[in-house]
Amino acid sequence: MTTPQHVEADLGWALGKVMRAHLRTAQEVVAGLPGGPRGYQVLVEAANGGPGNQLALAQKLGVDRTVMTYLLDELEKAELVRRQPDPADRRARQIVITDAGRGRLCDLERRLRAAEEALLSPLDAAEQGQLRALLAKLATDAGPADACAAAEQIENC
Amino acid sequence: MTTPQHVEADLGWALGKVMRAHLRTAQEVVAGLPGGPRGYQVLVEAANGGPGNQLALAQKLGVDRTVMTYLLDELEKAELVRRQPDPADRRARQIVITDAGRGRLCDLERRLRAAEEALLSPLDAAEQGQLRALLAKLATDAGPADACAAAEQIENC
DNA sequence: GTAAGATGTTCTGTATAGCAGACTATCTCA
DNA sequence: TGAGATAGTCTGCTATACAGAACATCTTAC
Repeated sequence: MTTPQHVEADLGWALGKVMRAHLRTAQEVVAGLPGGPRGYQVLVEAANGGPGNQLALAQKLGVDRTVMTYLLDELEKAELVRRQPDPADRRARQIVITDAGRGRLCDLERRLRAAEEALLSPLDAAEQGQLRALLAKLATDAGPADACAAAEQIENC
Repeated sequence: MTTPQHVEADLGWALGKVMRAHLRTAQEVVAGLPGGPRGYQVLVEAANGGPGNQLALAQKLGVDRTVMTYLLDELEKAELVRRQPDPADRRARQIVITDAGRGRLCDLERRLRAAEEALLSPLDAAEQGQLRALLAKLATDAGPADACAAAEQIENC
């Protein structure tokens, strides 16, 4: 069955393109923020209590734990977050947002929301909501399910 | 308006996580293919005539033109595609898929489809279709619209 | 209480990927 | 014919991720 699929129908291609567009947008919006878009996500997490320690935070955000170290170094140097010793586990550091960080985050959230709206403008309001909901559902539910097992038992052409 | 947004509601976060999951899956599925998932996309494009030359191909796939050079080097060495001089413009090369490339592509398409289905399994069939359609629409329509202009005229908190 | 192993964080070095810029060949237009 | 633009390639730099070691601390078994 030679189905001449166009790349436009490829999930990986669409995902990649949307991702790149969003990343570019986000980078411009949060320009100047240490760590760029990922620094922003750290702020979001810190503002909500987030996962207790750096490792959990790194895993949640999909960055290496060694990267989280200097990412937090920069954010701390900019006085947007503080590393606080966890009283229950002196190995761990709690990441708490500072007042300055909270103010910065509030501003960035607005700008980002506006920029995202423009980015999603090819879709109408209902579709935008759908897309956000579907991605959120997929992102939260998608455990480490190995989607490859399924591909293993496909015989060759 | 301090809206304590969870990162779960962040489009960038969801997009990144889904993207990473898909990328990991795709990398395993196309393991051994020169260029990985991007080599796959080159094959898809080559199989459909695609954009005439390397530069257009690179732009469509979101890779740098210098990267496309060695990406094609590898694919050509594996005899999956051929660089053909464009008779109309001797600077340009047309990328054509070989029979081996077509066979490989057919196999990979099947595996990838199965793996993607598993990846999207948190969504029901209708939702999967929606997501694919929305992403495709966004990816094809989203021109170089600068979504940042919108964010510029937001006053601070 | 102590020893052994696990865990959180940081540091170091290495491999890789991307990008900017130069360069050649060719095309286009005046 | 000449000037500038474009396609492809090559070179070198920088950023980034990742593996592994090191150190402090926790947890569990004895």
